[in-house]
Amino acid sequence: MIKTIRSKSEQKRQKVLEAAIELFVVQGFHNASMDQIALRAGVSKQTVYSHFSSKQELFKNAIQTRRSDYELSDASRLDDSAPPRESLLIMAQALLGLLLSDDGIRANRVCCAEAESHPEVAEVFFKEGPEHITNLLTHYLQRQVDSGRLSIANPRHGAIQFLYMVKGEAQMRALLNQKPWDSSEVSAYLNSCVEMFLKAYGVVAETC
Amino acid sequence: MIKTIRSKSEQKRQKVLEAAIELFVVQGFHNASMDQIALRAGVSKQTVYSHFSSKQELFKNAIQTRRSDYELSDASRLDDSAPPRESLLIMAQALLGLLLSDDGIRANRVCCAEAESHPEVAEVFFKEGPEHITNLLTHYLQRQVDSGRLSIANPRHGAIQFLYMVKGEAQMRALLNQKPWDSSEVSAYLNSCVEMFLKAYGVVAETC
DNA sequence: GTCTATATACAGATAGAC
DNA sequence: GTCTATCTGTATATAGAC
Repeated sequence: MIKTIRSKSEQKRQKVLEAAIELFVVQGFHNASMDQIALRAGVSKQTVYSHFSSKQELFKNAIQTRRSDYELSDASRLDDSAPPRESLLIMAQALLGLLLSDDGIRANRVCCAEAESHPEVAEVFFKEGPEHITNLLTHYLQRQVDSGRLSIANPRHGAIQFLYMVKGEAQMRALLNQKPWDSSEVSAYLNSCVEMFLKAYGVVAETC
Repeated sequence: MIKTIRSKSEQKRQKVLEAAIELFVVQGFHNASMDQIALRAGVSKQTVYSHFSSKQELFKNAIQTRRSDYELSDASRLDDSAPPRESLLIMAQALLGLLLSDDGIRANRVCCAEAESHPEVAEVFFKEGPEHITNLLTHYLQRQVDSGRLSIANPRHGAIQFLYMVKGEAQMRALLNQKPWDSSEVSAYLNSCVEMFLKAYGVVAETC
């Protein structure tokens, strides 16, 4: 009995969170109103306030709930046994796909825009997003160095170089709403990044 | 006589623009109010509206007026005669300094945040900012290729790789209000970028 | 052209019935 | 807990005196 009541309330809380996520991510913090959120969630505004004490609190919870969406769907994409050329290209493509999705771009925008007024939100985004990916790639590169396939003095620097090179202009264009590259240009650029990375960090036997 | 009147009006217009720039850049579009802008400009709100028909119009004019601030102060930093190692490092340091300044970060945030509602603003930012720098570096790299100092199949790709590698994590941290690297780490990372770039694109005689 | 004062709208947040 | 109805502040934008 009590359980049913709690679960019904919990359902509404979830509805509110979902509505808040969509509206905050699409419209930003200031443009999304509590009225809209309540309307979309199918509850009254007071119900929203009974679950979240303020708009700030709701924003924090909503964005942080999204954290799992930032992760690459399959961490095992960085296959240790495949040639680095292959593993790196596959992860670059997956990463770019994630970053250029509508939700990815909008989440990035809103987290940057609110970084000063909501530092906790920006921190979660940074740690679960860029920093997490950097760690994955750093460890992968370290293993490749250990097994003699790559030669990198500072694998963390190498990982950062590769990741931001890959994001590069494509993400900047998307963030600024500019005409995107066509897919053939993206593909050529990504290949060029992998080749360049291996030329610099590959062991001689493999690259020359 | 008429000239005096016009110039006085023009002065106020300038005051309004300056106030708008500061407030929009620091607080974003929605948080900066027309009251604040009028107050800071030392004019009445109606005077603001007599010069700019709406808040949107004022925003557009204000941000676009800032365009000159995005440029590197001295385009000749890319010295053709110096060794690429040196020219590239100097430009990387200058670029990062510009991008990590408070105003640089805030302008970036607000232009991304408003990219959908104010596409003209985002376009100006993109063309005068990232695209302009990319062009400068592309032409520099092309000249170095022509003179046989570098070997790059696609200089534009090379320029993009270098620039976004350099911006990398430092800018992301700043945008998301995270703890910045200390200057020794920045310095080490930039050196690592230049070395890596030359390892991949330098002519053999210079790098091996 | 510039000011003071105001119209109008809508935001976040709350009160009180059920 | 949930709803309808409302309070209160503040935003953009305008009207009218000088």
